[in-house]
This record gives sequence, structure tokens and C-alpha cells, in this order.
Amino acid sequence: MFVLSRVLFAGSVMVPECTSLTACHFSAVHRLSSPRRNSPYSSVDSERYSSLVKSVMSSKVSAQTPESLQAEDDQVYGPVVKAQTPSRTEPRLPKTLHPFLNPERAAEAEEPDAGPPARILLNRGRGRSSTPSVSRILQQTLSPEQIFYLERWKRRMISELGELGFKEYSQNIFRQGKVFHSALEDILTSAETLRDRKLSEAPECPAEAQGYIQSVSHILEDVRAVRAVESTVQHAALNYLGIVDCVARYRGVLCVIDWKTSEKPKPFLSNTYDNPLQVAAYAGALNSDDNYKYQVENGLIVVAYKDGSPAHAHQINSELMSEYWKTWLLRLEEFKELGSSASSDTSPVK
DNA sequence: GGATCCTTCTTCTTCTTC
Repeated sequence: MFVLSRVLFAGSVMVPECTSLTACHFSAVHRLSSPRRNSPYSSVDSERYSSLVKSVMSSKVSAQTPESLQAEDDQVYGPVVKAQTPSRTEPRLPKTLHPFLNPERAAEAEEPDAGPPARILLNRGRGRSSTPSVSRILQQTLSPEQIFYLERWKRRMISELGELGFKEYSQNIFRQGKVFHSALEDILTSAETLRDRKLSEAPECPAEAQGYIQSVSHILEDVRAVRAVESTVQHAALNYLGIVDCVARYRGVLCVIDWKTSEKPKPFLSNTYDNPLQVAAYAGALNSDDNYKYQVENGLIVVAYKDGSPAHAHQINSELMSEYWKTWLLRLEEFKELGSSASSDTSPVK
């Protein structure tokens, strides 16, 4: 295992150092300090295993030495393959540094904030489009490190829940995410509800989404001038597309907003893995898409919790956004090198 | 009508001691 991880981790892509403003640290502390679940060992018959425990505890000197462990590693995994050490001082740059912003658009174009938000539906046409999506590109260019941890997590979950239980669990978290997004979409497109500001009491909110909506209610109070909801964006030159959750002003700043649900607290931007790349990809596409006449320089990732505790909001300013844009371009280049024709589904969770 | 697509999520060392 040691050998395996050493090789896998050396190939991972560096992501810019994350800095973020968190809307609330309390909930994370609260969650982390909650009582642990019962230990799986609490049901073990300690009397029955007492001799085994004694024999393990009385062995003061391990029969294993670093040399014997190395020999064992060599036997099991083969010789160590030393991966190239990535240069830390010079992060990789995309071959073509395509601009994130659109020079033909002013930073704050004269776009009226009033009126219903745009909602451009995805129209793939009759034949299968060759335009890949943001999700597909990110999924197929995961680092070996990410694949390793995701696979490990999946194995552990299956050993705990069984194949069927894991399938149900996955479907359940997907469904919750969909219900939450759908409820938010209704709220954000409803001018009346926005004016009332009693979002968690909205009658059309399904019971399954109420905790999440309550979780983001303090964020929604700072969201104004919704310009797009669940709207398709396509990059004019780089040939990729996606569906942006929301474009609106958050505390006065125009942002691409990505809503997420999570079972675990995510108090830092670094806890959101590739989500900032997704946001940068959407913003860059929107900036070049003729269906939109303005451009967006900032991002916001909002992580909502089912129990209603305050969501974490991670702002991505324009400087950070341009860093994520570069990393996104690298992933895009990597995807194109892979060849979209060999696009078998490598999703680690099915 | 059926098939397909875009999303929806999931990861970060691991153990002991106080």
C-alpha cells in the first residue's frame, strides 16, 4: 500500500492554495464535536478474545523490520517505480492560455437587473453532440490520487452497506441534491418569494428540501438580481458546455453560484475538491457565450446541510478565479489528449 | 417512444492517549 500510494500521489495536479470566507464556522465545530457513533468493537465479546489480545499486547518487539517490510513490499507490489517529482516552484501551465474574460464586454455591462432570469435549456439536437460537458471532462481527468481515495471510499461503503445498500445510498444523496436544486430554482425565479424573504416557509418547498433551504436562508438574504438559473453555457472557442446553477449578485458582486449539498461539513474551499474548477469553467464559458451579454469574474460555492445548520459560502474572487481557470484549461487539454472517442464511463460511483 | 445528455454526490494518513 505504501508503495502504491507513493506512486499514485506523485502524479497529482496542483490546485491553487485555497483561501475562503466562511459564512459560519460554528456549524462545523458543532458537527465535529458531536458524539461519535457506537464503536464497532463495542459488541465484540472481549472475554472470548482475551488470549488473542494478551498475545498481541505481550509482543514488545515486532518481528518486522524496515528491511523485512521492504522485502515484503517488493514481493507483493514489485520494485518501487519512482515517479517524477512535480516542480513545486513552477506550477504547470496550459499550452494555450485562453483568456478567461471577454475583452469585448465591459466588466459591468449595462444589463438591466430587473426581469426574469435567463434559463437556456440544453438542446443537444438529434444526433449525439461532440461537445463534452464540464462534468464529463472533470470526471475523466481525475488525478490518480482522487481516483485512489474515491475507490477506497466506495470499497469501504460497500463493505459496510452491501452492494444494494450502497446503490440505495448513492441514489438517495443524488435525489436530495436534485430536490434541493429544484426547490432553489423555484425560489430564485419567484420574485414574490424573494420579496417576502421567508424562504424556508415557502409552501411549495418539498419536505425533503426544507432543511437545506433553511441552511441557505442566510445566504439567500444576500442574493439579489438573479440573472440566470439552471441555464446552459457553451464556450464559443474551447468547445465545451455545461449548465450553470445560478448567476446573481451576492453582496453586490456578480457571481456564478454553485449550490451543493453535503453530509460532511465543508468549512473551507479546499474541502470542495474540483468544485472551484467547475465554477471557473462555467464562468469562462458564459463570458464567451453570445447568449449572454455581460461577463462574470467571481464565483460562489454554497454548501448546504440537511439538518438546517448554516451553509458554508466560499467566495472565489477574480484573482483566484483566474488561477482556477488555468487549472481548468489544463484539465481540458488533458481531456482532449485522451481523445473523446474513447469516452467510456470511468465514474467511480455507480 | 426510446435513448442519451447534464446534473445530482462521493475523496484528503492513521493510530494512541488524555
